[in-house]
Amino acid sequence: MPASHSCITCAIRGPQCFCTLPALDLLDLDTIGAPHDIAANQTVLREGYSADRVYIICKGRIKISAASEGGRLLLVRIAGPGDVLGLASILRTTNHKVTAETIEPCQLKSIPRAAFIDFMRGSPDVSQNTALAVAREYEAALLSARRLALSTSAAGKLASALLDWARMNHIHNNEALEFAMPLTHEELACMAGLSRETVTRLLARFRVEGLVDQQGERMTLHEPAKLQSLYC
Amino acid sequence: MPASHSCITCAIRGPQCFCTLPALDLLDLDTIGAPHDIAANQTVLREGYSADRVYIICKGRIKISAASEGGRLLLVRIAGPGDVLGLASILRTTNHKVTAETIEPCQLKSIPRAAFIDFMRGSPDVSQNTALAVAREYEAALLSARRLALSTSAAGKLASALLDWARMNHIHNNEALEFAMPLTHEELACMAGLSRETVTRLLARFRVEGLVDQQGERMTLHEPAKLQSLYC
DNA sequence: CGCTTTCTTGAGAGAGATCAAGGGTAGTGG
DNA sequence: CCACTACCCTTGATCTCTCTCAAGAAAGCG
Repeated sequence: MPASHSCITCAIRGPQCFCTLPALDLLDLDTIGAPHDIAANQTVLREGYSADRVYIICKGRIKISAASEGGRLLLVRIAGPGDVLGLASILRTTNHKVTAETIEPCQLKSIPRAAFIDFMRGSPDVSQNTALAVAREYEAALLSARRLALSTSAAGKLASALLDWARMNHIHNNEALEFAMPLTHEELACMAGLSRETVTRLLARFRVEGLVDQQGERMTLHEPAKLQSLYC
Repeated sequence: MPASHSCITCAIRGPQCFCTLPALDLLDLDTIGAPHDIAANQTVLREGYSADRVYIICKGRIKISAASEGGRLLLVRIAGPGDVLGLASILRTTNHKVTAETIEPCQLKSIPRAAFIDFMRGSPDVSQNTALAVAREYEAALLSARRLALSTSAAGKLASALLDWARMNHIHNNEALEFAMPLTHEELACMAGLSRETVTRLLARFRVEGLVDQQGERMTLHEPAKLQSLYC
């Protein structure tokens, strides 16, 4: 059981990480959370279900999506270490508005609602990080909405999805953007509100036009500006 | 100058209101904010500009939107008394991601970033309300994204826009939903990601089918369930 | 080396955008 | 009181883009 993760010795801190906190708060965090190891392709939160706890992601990536009854899917974002799942629902005491599924083996820390609220109210830093974490979720949702509403063409939507992904995961930024693209065409389609086939066709077109290059999981956007301009 | 609004005597408190706070916090709030009266059709925040203050809405409604270079528009929500503008941007220290325009004469209270952060960190209740306010923004953005991505048909998108609006502004709920609909077809189109003409045509169709009834600004949805089912 | 998952490419149809022209209503000012 | 303007709504015709259906290729995995 490697689930004995300690928040105090944890290495994954960063400006985008909820658990970047003063030592005192980390001690508290360590006591109130229950660690979990979860396999890939498991559902952590299910849309529509009541929210009684939050999950802090310690390791692994988790797909955040919303679905319609008709089976249509919207991929909102991929959450990673330092993100908190279920925050907005806990705060508002509503049902979950999204579904969260692990896409690889993950290490989470679950905290019951009441304990989390106490934890938050007990420290200004925790409060601020909580608000920040929700603000990040907000921005991801807004990006999705923008993409879907403001692009007139399918090309624009896909370009926007790729650029947004690049901004969050870029490795090099020497004019061209290079990054890991683990998403399938199906998943990109769900991000951009397109059909799988259209994504395939557009990526082929982008490749021919020299805008995009893909070797395995490594994707390069050679002319971000040109892609941007498709956004219209 | 009726801009001498006091937070302590202010009547518009509610569960959805940022300024529903203990008396002590209200005293603080009263000292740090500068009241403003603003005419209709004025821009309060402009997308892309840097965020140096938040605005609490005391009176009036404000349109929150995002635009593309091509002039295309997405209407995210209509904010009202008790909402806070620019919160997410202040917290993340990014540029504004949305534009806010008054749609009627408004009374606002502006608070510089530093003062607001101090205010927030100084009280658990303010912190919690801040997080809550951002969570509400998140939910609105998510609703927009859902609507745009998950509805296959234009009818579904419009139905979803109407239902979401109804949920936020309903008056009666005796099977049928009745509410004020001050939005023009153009604005509804921006909410649903459709063209103005399509909105006109669909509303006409809904009227013929007995789903929707409109008398001036008063709109009634007679069969919410049927509208819902269009969502697919 | 079969099996599943993912990608590729083609052909056809339909929904909605766009363009266009006209009508209704409210506000303004002579 | 009436012209005039501005804004919004309505309806029609056309055309294009993307979805859908279909059939197969490629690639990863036990």
